Amino acid sequence: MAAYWKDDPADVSLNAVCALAAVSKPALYRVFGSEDGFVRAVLSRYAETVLSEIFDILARGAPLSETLTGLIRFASLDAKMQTGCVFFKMRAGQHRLGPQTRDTVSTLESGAVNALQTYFETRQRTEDWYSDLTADQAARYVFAQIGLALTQRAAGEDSQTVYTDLVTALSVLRPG
Amino acid sequence: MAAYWKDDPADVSLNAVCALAAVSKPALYRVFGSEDGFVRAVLSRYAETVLSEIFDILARGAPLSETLTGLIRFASLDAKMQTGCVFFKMRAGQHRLGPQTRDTVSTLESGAVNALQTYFETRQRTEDWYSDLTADQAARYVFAQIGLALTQRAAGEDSQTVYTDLVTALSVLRPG
DNA sequence: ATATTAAAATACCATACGGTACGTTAAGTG
DNA sequence: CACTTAACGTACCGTATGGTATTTTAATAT
Repeated sequence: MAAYWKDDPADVSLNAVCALAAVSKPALYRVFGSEDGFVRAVLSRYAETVLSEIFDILARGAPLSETLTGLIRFASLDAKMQTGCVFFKMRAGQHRLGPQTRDTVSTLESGAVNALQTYFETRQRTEDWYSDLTADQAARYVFAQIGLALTQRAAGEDSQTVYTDLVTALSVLRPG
Repeated sequence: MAAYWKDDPADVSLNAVCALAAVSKPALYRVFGSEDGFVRAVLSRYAETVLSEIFDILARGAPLSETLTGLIRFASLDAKMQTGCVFFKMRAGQHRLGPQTRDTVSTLESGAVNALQTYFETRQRTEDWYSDLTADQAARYVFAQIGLALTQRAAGEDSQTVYTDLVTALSVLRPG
């Protein structure tokens, strides 16, 4: 997971993984069956460990502005996201993934977008809503912008630049 | 260029290129010297052919709103950008490129951002400016959003969805 | 202590890549 | 027509990948 997180997953070979983990290749195959199975397992673990933080932020049910700030800080400022996000890295190179991993990517994506949409629908009901976007549109938009921010960080862009960009992009959802 | 445009450049081998072009591999090496030289040549030609359109739109010196609409339509609706953009595809996988190509990518990027910045500075002087972003910030922001749109199209996302996303993102630069 | 079985790593396979040595064809020259 | 020279493509090289057959190690049972 560390290797996939730091570098592009497409550039991390199983040989390198085995060397890093001090594990023989047949051992890895005994446990995970194939590269696809292994990558899927890495992504699942990453989702539980890291991506869950996004769901946590949404589940708090805080006001819109506060929640947006939380998401912005997570994607652009959080030190652990300095080298980007395994999920978005894999999503960006989906065609290179095996079917199991692609499936997991797609499930995680729906999950995230749905969580955003549900949160925004609640905000609309509470009249804590300031744009004329639908909850569905806003969810996809925020998802894309978070992905962009994390991709920029993976590319080594300055954290503050990514922050101001993301603040700008999500300001369309804010009052006034 | 067609192959790099349709697929991810990293997934197009020189063997495939030679087969497609009905050219022997030594012939390609006699002309371009290395894969890096070849990819750089492809990118240069692409920039002249396609990316020049962005510079054209800016060079017209049209009002801000009209220019933004032009950029949005180009990135999200133009049929020839249906499979994304060679430049942004290569930029996304910079670490896989040779030094010559990386250099060209970086030059093209500065060129595009500078063109945007210069255009925005002119708009500010004409008092055709409605956000509190600096011309520099706006240039980098618009560049990133166009890149996002073209990446989304390359990933097969629906043209209309990309369009509304980009309209939303660039609405921060518009009046009202 | 020895025979049997289960587990784990070494050493290997086929494939595809970027890149090139070398034999072959074709063009120019007397 | 013969001879030289330049271009060109076949066939190959070294390397790295995902994946496995085979051998070696370790543990268990007699």
